[in-house]
Amino acid sequence: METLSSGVIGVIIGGTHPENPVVQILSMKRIPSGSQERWRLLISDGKWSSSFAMLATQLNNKVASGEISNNCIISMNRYVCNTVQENKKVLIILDLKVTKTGAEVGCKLGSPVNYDPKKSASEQQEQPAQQQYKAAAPKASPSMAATGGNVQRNPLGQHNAPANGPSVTRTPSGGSVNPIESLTPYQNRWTICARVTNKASIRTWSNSRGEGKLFSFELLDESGEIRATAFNDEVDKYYDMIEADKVYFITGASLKTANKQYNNLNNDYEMSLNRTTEITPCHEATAIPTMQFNFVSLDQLEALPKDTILDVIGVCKEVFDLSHVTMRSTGKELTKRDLSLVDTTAREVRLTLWGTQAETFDGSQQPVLAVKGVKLSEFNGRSISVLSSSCVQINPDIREAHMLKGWFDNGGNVAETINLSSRGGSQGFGSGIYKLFVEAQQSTGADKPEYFCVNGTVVMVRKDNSMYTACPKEGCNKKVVDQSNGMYRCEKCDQTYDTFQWRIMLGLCVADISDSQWITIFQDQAEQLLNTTSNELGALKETNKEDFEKIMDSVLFKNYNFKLRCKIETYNGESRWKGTAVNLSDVEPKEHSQRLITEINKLAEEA
DNA sequence: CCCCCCCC
Repeated sequence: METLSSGVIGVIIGGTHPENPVVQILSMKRIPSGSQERWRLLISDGKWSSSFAMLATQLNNKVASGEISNNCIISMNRYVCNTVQENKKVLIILDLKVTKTGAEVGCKLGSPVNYDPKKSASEQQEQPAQQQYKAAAPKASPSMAATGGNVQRNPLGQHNAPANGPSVTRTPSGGSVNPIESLTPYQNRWTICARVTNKASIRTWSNSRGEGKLFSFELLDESGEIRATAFNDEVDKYYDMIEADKVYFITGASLKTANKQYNNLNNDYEMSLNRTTEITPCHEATAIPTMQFNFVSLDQLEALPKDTILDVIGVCKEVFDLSHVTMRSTGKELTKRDLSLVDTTAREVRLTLWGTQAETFDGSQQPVLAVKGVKLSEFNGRSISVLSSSCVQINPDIREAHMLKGWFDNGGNVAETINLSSRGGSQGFGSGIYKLFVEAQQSTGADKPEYFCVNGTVVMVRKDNSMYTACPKEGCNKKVVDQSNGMYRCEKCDQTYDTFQWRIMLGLCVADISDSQWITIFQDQAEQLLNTTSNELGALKETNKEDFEKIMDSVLFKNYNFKLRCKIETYNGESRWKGTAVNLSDVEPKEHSQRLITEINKLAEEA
């Protein structure tokens, strides 16, 4: 009992900041906080108890490992007590030492009474016990409390050296530094001291609401992380000043709710710089870490929704060659490189790097890659793609990386893995998620095309207008205008040719067990389907209508695997589902049955 | 106030 700092909870709530107070954790509760795990603790000092304590997320692993458990006794080596709305206090434990494990203690010590901050100190202390800590410090002044201002942590001016080395607790003007974790939109006076962990380049936008430029960066301190964005004037003012890895004092920015769709940082809020923002470099030595990852193990990827932004770590088991792709929307050429990542969950996933990062990547030594902020895609099951806002670290000097490398070098490299990026088992075609049309109709989004496979039967062929005369220039494919003089004009090339080439654009009505759907099939895939060339088919169309139709009808009531690119398109207010076959194959009965069996087993498991 | 991030 005497091991606990009796009465210290009241002292802390009263505004004092005693060093290394010792308390008992009575219980822990995981609270909903975005996607991030966050723990609220019921702590006791033997005299009082309170559930105002939260564990800084970088200590979550101590819960997972069982180091922190009910009844354990901890020394709070670093902590902050902040006032949130309505004078409510929140204690965030930044660093702690377990002095006795829960098992060693085994029970609640003493008979602590819940500390009620609404009652005065004297009301709570019917029988003032021998206090190790006197609640002598003045409370926060009413004006500070009204603005959600922070309690002076050190009224006697005795700096509490944190256990982990130096940490900045004073702003240049002598005020107190607030932890990022404590920032909320309800609070307008704060200063943080944080390291820039990721700085994006300047980007411009133009939409119906206007246009402008922006850049964003990420900030980290010992309590947490937050994203910050500068717009327009603030871009000019701060872009050159803000440097990655440097530490700054920041005050006077506005806070708003983070959109989790685009922000995977461990914070429910993000900040925008504004006219009142002040940023000053911090040159003091600090214990602020350089990067905070919230790793998702690879075996969790299948359960997460598409487009989730997340952090992963894995060993680069295999590297593929550079390749070039053309952007659908702009026709821009892109360089990419795929590689496979593995981790101890015996999963393998494909990661795509882009541009310079793809070109300069060297995977020959099978490095560990820690990637912050990658996008999960559904392609071929699951794969992940690096974004411009992502941060890729190769062989980072962090515990997880050393652990993974150790695992990999001691058998992990030859361990059997489940490849998340080759659904269906085979490489090339056949891999990819199979869906029914009804499922596809539900999952297809308006803006982004989606890829999946269907197994379906051709039930109708649209023979009319299935062929057109196209520009003979390689890669143009634009329809030409017949000049009726043996010449053909391409508007796109602004040229007139004495020849053209036939191209196929065929509408097929495909039915599966759930629905039927008209899809479009172009040139290469159509030639494959019809087992002919477009020029032969075009000639036939002109000379022998009967044979032409025979070829078209030859695919009727045949079963194929189609890989489709689909999206919802809107024409003057009316939306329609649109699918294009980007690939097709005959149905291999064995493979098809195997897939059905797998699906049946899965259904049986769920039932 | 952005929120694009590509390709199979």
